[in-house]
Amino acid sequence: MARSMHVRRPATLASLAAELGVSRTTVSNAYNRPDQLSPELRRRVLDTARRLGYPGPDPVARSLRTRKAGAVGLLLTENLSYAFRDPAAIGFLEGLALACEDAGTGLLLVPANPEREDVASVHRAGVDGFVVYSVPDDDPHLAAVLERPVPTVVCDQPDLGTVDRVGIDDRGAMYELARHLISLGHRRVGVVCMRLARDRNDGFVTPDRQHAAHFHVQRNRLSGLAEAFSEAGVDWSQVPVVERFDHNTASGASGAAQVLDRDPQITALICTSDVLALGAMTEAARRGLRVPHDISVTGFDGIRAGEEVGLTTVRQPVLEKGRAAGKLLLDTNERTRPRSVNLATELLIGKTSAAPRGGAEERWFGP
Amino acid sequence: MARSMHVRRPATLASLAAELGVSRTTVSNAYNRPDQLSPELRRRVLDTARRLGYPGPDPVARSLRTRKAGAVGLLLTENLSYAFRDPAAIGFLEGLALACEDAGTGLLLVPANPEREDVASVHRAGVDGFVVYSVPDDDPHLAAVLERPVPTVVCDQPDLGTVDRVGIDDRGAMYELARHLISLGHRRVGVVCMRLARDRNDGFVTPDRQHAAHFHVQRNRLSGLAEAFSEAGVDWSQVPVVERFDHNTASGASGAAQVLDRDPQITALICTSDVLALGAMTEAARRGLRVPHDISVTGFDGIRAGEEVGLTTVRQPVLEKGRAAGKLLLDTNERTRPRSVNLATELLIGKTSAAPRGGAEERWFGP
DNA sequence: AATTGGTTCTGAACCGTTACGGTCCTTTCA
DNA sequence: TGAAAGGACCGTAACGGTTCAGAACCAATT
Repeated sequence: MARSMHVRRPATLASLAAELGVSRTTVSNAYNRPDQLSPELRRRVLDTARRLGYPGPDPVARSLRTRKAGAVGLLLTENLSYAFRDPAAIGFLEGLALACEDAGTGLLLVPANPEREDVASVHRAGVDGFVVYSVPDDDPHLAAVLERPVPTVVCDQPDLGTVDRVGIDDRGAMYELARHLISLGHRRVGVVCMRLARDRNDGFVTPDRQHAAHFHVQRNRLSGLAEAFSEAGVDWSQVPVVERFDHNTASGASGAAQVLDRDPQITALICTSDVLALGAMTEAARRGLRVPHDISVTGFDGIRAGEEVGLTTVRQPVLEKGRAAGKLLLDTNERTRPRSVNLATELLIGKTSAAPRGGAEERWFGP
Repeated sequence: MARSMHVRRPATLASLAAELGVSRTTVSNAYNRPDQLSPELRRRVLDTARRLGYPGPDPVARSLRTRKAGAVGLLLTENLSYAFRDPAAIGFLEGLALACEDAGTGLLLVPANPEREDVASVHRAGVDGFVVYSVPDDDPHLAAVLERPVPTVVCDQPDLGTVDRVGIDDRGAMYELARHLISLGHRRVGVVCMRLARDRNDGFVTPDRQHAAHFHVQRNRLSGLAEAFSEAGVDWSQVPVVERFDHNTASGASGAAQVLDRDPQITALICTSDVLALGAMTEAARRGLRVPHDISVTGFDGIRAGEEVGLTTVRQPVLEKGRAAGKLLLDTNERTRPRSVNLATELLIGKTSAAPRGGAEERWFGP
């Protein structure tokens, strides 16, 4: 109130030091190393700071000098808001947030609009590292992240060999689920899966597209299915596989409808996520098909809503996955070569899978 | 490969400029203003950058110079991970993320451990503004945010007069809900509410504590109830109000149990959130009480799970709230005086509220 | 009296970039 | 042919801190 009638420019550490007649170092120490100056001086610094409206050291300037941003970036393939719609993504976020919290680090959600090729948001993100969660292999944002000179953990992605990775054995887990259905006697099945690439392709999927899928997770789940059923003598190229771009129950329902329209004889509907499976069950009910008496339905993820209806599925530890990703990233130990972590999954046999009507034996010889 | 055998220090814009024999400005322009230099030179700059492993301008240095962080900070009262458990919070996050996405801005989740008084995370956050979501009035993190010289929007908080605010009319909405119950004939009711302050107090709430509640939202909802029931001739100080620190269905159930143990005669159980209400319904069922025949149960928020069971509640536009907060913060117009936005709510009369057993008339004269 | 040790404070270098206000050279047009 | 316009590039000065090696001072020890 005394010195300057009008604060033309906001106070800085330097101006505060000048006002006090001490060095900038001392002011800095007042905030960061209280033991480096006398209590009286420190108090004087802080008092003057308050009087001048100095809000404390600027975070960005500090980050520049210390080379630490105090935050990790999260890159998602979807619109930022998608993450808050998908139960599995939410679980992942929660785990990651937990790890960040433990480390006192912020979590920066990087806007990565999949529509646009604009990767500026990745370049502008002031972070100490990145977590990349389930983006297509050819996503330009992923490429941009990999060019940044900060540690990175990819999640639900192929092992790049150059950065840490955490995920599950999608292929193995789905293989196991398929074995379960096969042992029940299912041979004529249909599949509803999530998007396989960046382009929208709501419809049947060719074997080519299955192999070339840009989403690691979906590619491997389909591959696990194909392997198991092929071994069981099923010609996988004849199995109806339907893809949906949007991931919600409505997609699950319409996908199931498309499969059932193509082949009403199928005895099991395999979905690559629980959300899709829940939609599929709605569609089955709409058609008067009883689950599992008339048709079996399976999912993947192990979300709460699925649990409540006794969905047969693969439970994956989504929260742990997020936490593991964060731990890996924030682990300050000397980085040797990139680590790769696979978390355990669990086959959950619920009330939505059973032997096909007519019994397993009856179908044992037919295709 | 030619010039330097070993890259001792990572390339910077300056070193790149030196290598090329051009000014730093030119290199900067190559990235930020392509029109400011010839295409050939720009290509040469970018090629050399690639060769030297220069990853492009450092985001933090850029932020320092431009005075823009490209991110907004979100402060939550709870552990970061809490936000991903509560449906209303998730909706808010989604809306906020949407607004950020539109603006191409990042969203930084600031770790604010409510246990510790450590506000360093607020000081360290490199952001262009803050959104504060439902923290107690006396939260030190909130105070720290308000000291930062950046625009701030508070949400579900009292109007501070100094910063923008968005919220709903909690008191009015709850008053209306109370009127609904009163008109049905309910006079003997119980309440289960969320935490009222930073300290854990799982149990009955004195009128004093109700008035002094540090959570604006809870304080106003209770106040709306008290007003309506007092007007209807009910002595509010005698109404059992139970508080729960944790916000989940288990709390709702145990809270309901505590209320019912105290007064088994109540005809309606009013919960200040849907999550609590769902728990309360579980507890009612456990006791063999049919809803709404034996007891009415109401919530607040309008979450999906409540909708599915036909919960009588107040629907509030959580997503819109988040979006509005983001819009307010990112609105670059000249800031005049702080704005205050109230979003509309809607009383949703579902299947969990009905006239008390014995009819309204019978009770019309008694307390 | 000289040395030692500890505390408190300082000076200067550095972090990597962009804003600002030029200069210089070439082209265009009356 | 000279003036004006425009394109391409540059130099300097911040941006707001942190860090580290000392300097200055004082008390205690040798």
